[in-house]
Amino acid sequence: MSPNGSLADAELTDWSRVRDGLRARGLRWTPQRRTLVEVLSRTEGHVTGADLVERCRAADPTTIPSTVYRTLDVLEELGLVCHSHAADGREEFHVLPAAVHGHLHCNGCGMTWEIPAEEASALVAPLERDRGFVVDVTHLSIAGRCSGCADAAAGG
Amino acid sequence: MSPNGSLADAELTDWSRVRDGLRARGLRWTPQRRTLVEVLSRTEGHVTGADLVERCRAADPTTIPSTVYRTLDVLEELGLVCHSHAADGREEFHVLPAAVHGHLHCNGCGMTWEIPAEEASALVAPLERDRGFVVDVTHLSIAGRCSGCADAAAGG
DNA sequence: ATTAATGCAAACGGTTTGCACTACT
DNA sequence: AGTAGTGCAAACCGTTTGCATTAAT
Repeated sequence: MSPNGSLADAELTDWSRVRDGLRARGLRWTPQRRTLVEVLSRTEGHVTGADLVERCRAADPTTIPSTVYRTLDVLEELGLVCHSHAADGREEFHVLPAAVHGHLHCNGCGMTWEIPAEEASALVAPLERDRGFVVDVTHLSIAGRCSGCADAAAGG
Repeated sequence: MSPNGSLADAELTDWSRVRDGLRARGLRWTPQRRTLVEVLSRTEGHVTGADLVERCRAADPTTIPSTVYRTLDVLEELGLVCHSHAADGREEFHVLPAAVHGHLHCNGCGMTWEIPAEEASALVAPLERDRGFVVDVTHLSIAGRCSGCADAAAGG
C-alpha cells in the first residue's frame, strides 16, 4: 500500500511533520490544527471526539467542535489518527498506533487496554484462514471483563 | 404471517413465554410489547434500535420509539435480547436464544455474518488464558473485509 | 489573490426522559 | 383500585452541515 507517501511511517511523536504533510497536500497549517495536533501528541490510547474537543478547549478556550471534527477527518486521511467506535457507541479516535491495534474494554471498571498488533493478528488469524475474512485490526474492539472485575464478579 | 393465529404459531420460537416471563415479574403484557416481540421473533441476526422501531411501525403504525426502547430494556433484563454497538456506533440488538454470538462485519459490502459460539470462544480463548480477560462473546464484533471484498480490493 | 479553513448556529439522528393519561392485572 | 406502561413532546448528546467570514499560502 503506502500510496501517496502517507505520513504513517513517521516517528509518532514527530508532530511537526504534520504541518508539512498538510502543506504537501495543499492544505493549511492553522492555529486550531496546531492545538489539536498538540493535544493528540499528548494522547495515549483512545479518546472520543467529544473528549478531544474538551481537551482542545482546555488548551484554547475558543475551540469550536466542528473545527475539531473536521480536522480529525483530515488527520485521518493523512493516516495520523484512525477512528472506531467505543463500546458506548461514540466515535473513538486513536493516535496513529505504531504497532498497537485493537482494544480490550472492561465492562466492569471501564478500563481499556490496547492489544499489540501481533497479539491481535494471532487472535483473528483463524478467521482469515478459515473464512478468508481480512480483519481490520485497527477497529478490533473486544468487550468483556478484566481479570480484576471477573474475579470480583465470580467471588461476590 | 398468520393474521388471526395470535400466539398459536409460537412453537418455532418460545416467544409466548415472554408474556409469562413478564407476568412472573409483575410486569405487563401489552399490545405494544406484543408487537415488538413478534417483530423480534421474525428477526434473525442483528437489528438496530431504530430498525426495530421502523419494523414495529410497519406492523403497527402507531408505534412510538420510546416505548420500543423501553420495552427493549425490559426484554434485555429478561435475557431475551442483548445489545451491543454496531460498527457505525448505533445500538444493535440481537435475539438471544440461539447459540449464535459475535459478528463479522464487512466494510466492503456491508454484510454481517454471525460467528458461532464455539468459534468465537476459540478466537478469544488466548485472551482469557493469557490476560484473564473474560470476553463477552455476545458483544464481540469484528470488522474487516469478507473474502469477496478482500479479493476485489487486492485484485483492483 | 486565492481558496482552504474557521466560527457560528442550526440541523440531525438515535436515544432518553418527564409527565399526565391509559389500561393491564 | 392500583400501578405498570403508554403517548407525546421535548431534551439530550455527539456529530455534521451551510454559509458568510477570516486568514494561510
